[in-house]
Amino acid sequence: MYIDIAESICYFIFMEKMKRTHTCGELNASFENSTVILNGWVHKNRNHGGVHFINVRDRYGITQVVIDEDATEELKAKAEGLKFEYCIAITGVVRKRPAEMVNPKMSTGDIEVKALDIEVLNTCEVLPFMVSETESDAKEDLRLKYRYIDLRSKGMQDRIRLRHEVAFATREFLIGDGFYEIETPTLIKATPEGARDFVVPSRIHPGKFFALPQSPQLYKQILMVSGFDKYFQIARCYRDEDPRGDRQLEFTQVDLEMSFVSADDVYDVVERMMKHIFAKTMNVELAVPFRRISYHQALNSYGSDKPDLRFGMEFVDFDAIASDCGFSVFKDAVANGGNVKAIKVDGAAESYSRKKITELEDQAKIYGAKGLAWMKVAGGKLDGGVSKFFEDKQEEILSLFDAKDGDLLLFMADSWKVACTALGAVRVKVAKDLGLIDPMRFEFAWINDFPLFEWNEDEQKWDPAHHMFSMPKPEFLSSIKSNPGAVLGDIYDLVCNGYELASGSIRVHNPEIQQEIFDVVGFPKEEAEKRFGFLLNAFRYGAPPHGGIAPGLDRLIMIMSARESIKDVIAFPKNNNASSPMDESPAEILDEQINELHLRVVEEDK
RNA sequence: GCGGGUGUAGCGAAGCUGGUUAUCGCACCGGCCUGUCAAGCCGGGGAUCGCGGGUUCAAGUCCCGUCGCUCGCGCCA
Repeated sequence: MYIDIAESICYFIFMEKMKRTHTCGELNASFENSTVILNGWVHKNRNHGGVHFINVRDRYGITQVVIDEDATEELKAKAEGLKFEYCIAITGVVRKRPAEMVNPKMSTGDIEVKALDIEVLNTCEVLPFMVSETESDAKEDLRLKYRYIDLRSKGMQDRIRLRHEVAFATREFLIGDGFYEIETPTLIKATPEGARDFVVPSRIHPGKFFALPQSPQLYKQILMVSGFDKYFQIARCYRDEDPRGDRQLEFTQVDLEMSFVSADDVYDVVERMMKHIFAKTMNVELAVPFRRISYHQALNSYGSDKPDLRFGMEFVDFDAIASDCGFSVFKDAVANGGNVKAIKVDGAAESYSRKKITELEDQAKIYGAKGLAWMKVAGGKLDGGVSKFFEDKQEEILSLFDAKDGDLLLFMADSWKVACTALGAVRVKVAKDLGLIDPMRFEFAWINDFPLFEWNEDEQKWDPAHHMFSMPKPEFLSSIKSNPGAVLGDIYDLVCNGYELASGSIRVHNPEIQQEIFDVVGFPKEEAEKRFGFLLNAFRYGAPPHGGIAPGLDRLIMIMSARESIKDVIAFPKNNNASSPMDESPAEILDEQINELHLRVVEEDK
């Protein structure tokens, strides 16, 4: 590249002259009469004719610069020429604002900088959207296309800073607790289970491919075999699945693994780590230990394996009354081995018209429910909806729910799982509708006792519910093959505010148990050897008992900053269509590259 | 793959049952203004109403198709 020497020298001299002495967030009355230089962006520009104000912004804050009436015409003209987001250097003198002009909303509101000189470091074209004081109101796709501008907004700056601080606090805690930070490869062997792999073709090995890791799972287990008994890594993971509000193609996990531990040891480390992170970065004191809820109980009481515990509305079991009632939908559900689950919504009878209840029903139907039954309580009696079927059971029902006038009762009858999950979705929608959720509360819980296997209806076989390397709980070791459906795994999730924040387990380190698990899910020995023989091999050389967990960093920051999209806490996320509007990836590659990688692109028929 | 929502100037929105020249705020351009901090005042430019068909005397508005985005379901061990 051609470099203009003279220009470089000029630039050097210039930067020496205009280099900032202070940031835009640090000046206050104690700097009175200091001559300072600020570097930053034109945030606001207000010309009152005689007097002219410029708000200069950098990542530390905003400082008001004043061009007084007595300024030179040249300086006034320079100020007049400034537009939004010009990058500028200001030389000036700090002065206290007159008492009535102090701005308490600004950290630098006690002072202003009287400009002596203004230098434009770079101009800025007309913006596609304004840099927001808080959060941009532009559509997300546009924000992603011009991410560099969006990232200037206060909200994004705050979250990126929080993310940095959380990552630092995480390292600080884990290293302090004796963990080693160890990197693992990102070009690895594809694994058959789980999510779809992102795949990388090999130039050197025609027809062969690397995969990007869905997580460092196998490598961290091998590190245990190597004796690094406390490992962690802030690891990028890749899964080629459709994105969601809380899911991206690439995401970051605080991956950790320990040897010679039980689940309780893992809980303890993670609880202390979360406590440290929240105290350090948000000044929030988390109550530990976190409560523990079994998978079955979570589903049975909240209709989710990641329940939002910031509000109540626990499910009420309605089977006893339903099994002997005149409402055939309820009666049949129980008779057919299903369940009737219900919730009471305090004082919500008014808020929920038939139309609003239909909205709840629609929500339930997304999760496979066939309908949603309801009753209201009025005048000490059941009213409306399906209440006519329960006239003879009024007292029983009112006392079961401890219901009072104005309460709304919602019922879901179906198979246990559908009744629970569908009513769980309704529970969350009701809480959102009624504003029962405090966004700045953090309700953590451990969900454990997950089943090790789940029955695959389509293929009529057992699938691993988590992954194939999770240990059964000790009491099920002898019945893995005889009664797979009943086996609970030593598997645990950390949930918070309705999100799965982390997932982990105690791992299988014993070849016989591993083989039994492979047998149950019908995974042939040869296939196992081929796919992760390296792990099974490693286990033959004195593998220690071990276990671990992997909190999702993106989701953690999302929860901490009370956002509902993971995109809001990632500097350069992909959009919902799994592409990046800013750099326009993914993109086609050159024919030379395709050839070199021994690939051929097949046009898909429409 | 499926469902909900949405698409109107650079940005955010309004536009009811079809009916003059498509409206408002911010931004942009010109002018005025001595204390603002969402500055204010006057004036101006800027829109093939996502795209393609159709119905109609007449379509931003109704119908069909299609595309983008977004939220969710499936999927994500």
